[in-house]
Amino acid sequence: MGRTPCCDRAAVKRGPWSPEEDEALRSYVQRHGSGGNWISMPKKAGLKRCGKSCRLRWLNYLRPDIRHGGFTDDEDAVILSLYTQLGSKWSVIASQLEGRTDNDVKNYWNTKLKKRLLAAAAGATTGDVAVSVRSLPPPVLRLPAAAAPATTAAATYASSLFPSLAIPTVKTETYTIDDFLAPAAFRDDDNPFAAAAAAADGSTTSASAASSAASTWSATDNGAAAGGGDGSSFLLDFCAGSSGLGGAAADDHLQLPGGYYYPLDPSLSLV
DNA sequence: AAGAATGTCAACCGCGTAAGA
DNA sequence: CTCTTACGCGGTTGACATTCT
Repeated sequence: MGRTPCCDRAAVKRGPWSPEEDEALRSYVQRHGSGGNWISMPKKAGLKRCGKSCRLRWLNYLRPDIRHGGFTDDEDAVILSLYTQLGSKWSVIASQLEGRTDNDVKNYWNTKLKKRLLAAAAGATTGDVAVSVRSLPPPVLRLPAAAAPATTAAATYASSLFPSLAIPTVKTETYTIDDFLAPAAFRDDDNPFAAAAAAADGSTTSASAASSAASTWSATDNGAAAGGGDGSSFLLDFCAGSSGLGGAAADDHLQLPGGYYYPLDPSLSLV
């Protein structure tokens, strides 16, 4: 029992759009709008296309205010910042960038920005920290001015970073750069930071508090993924890294001017 | 020069959900 | 309230372009 198709696939054309089809769609939408019904629109416009296909073509390509390519540094910064906070909410991210579509932003992230981050991470984890700041994407995190999260203050510190710091929730295999940055743990029901902050009593680390308090963030998942095997190394690695403030780079982060840093955990397996 | 590998991006797929009957 | 329909979204695919060997 599959999902009912939105149109008769045998009767509609698929694949790349021809200039004639583009023109037909453009002129129809400019004259009449979509009519509030993309499903019936193709027929009215004389197109043998699925309504969804028409909608996509208009929104992602034919709209007059669309810009393609040539992402600026400012746009990079917005994308990274919002991705770090929201995850893959491409439509939301695109809405903050004039003339950009969710598809464009998504493609740009997957093909360019993510790779730049990986390259930066690889350079730092191999000790090659001579990577220029200009070549990096905008910083992911900004530390509090007086960050001093050793152990006792770790939980408070971790909660102060929330929601900027991204911690994977349930994982059994290797992490990707997406896991590294995407805030999968933002939902209250599986957010280890919220649990850590609540459980912190000054004698435990945020990681152990989080691990014990967040059922979906088990020691097994955490330890196995972090490679440390102690079940609490992941968050500790992040927190410990901040104690190296002032240095150009630590094992687990790359320090940048202005209090920014990239969290780089060499024990993570970036794939 | 040619084939392989990799990158890019337009388009498709199918799910979640809002709206209306 | 339930069901149907259409929209919007995120993930994925595949064709074409580019780079590498």
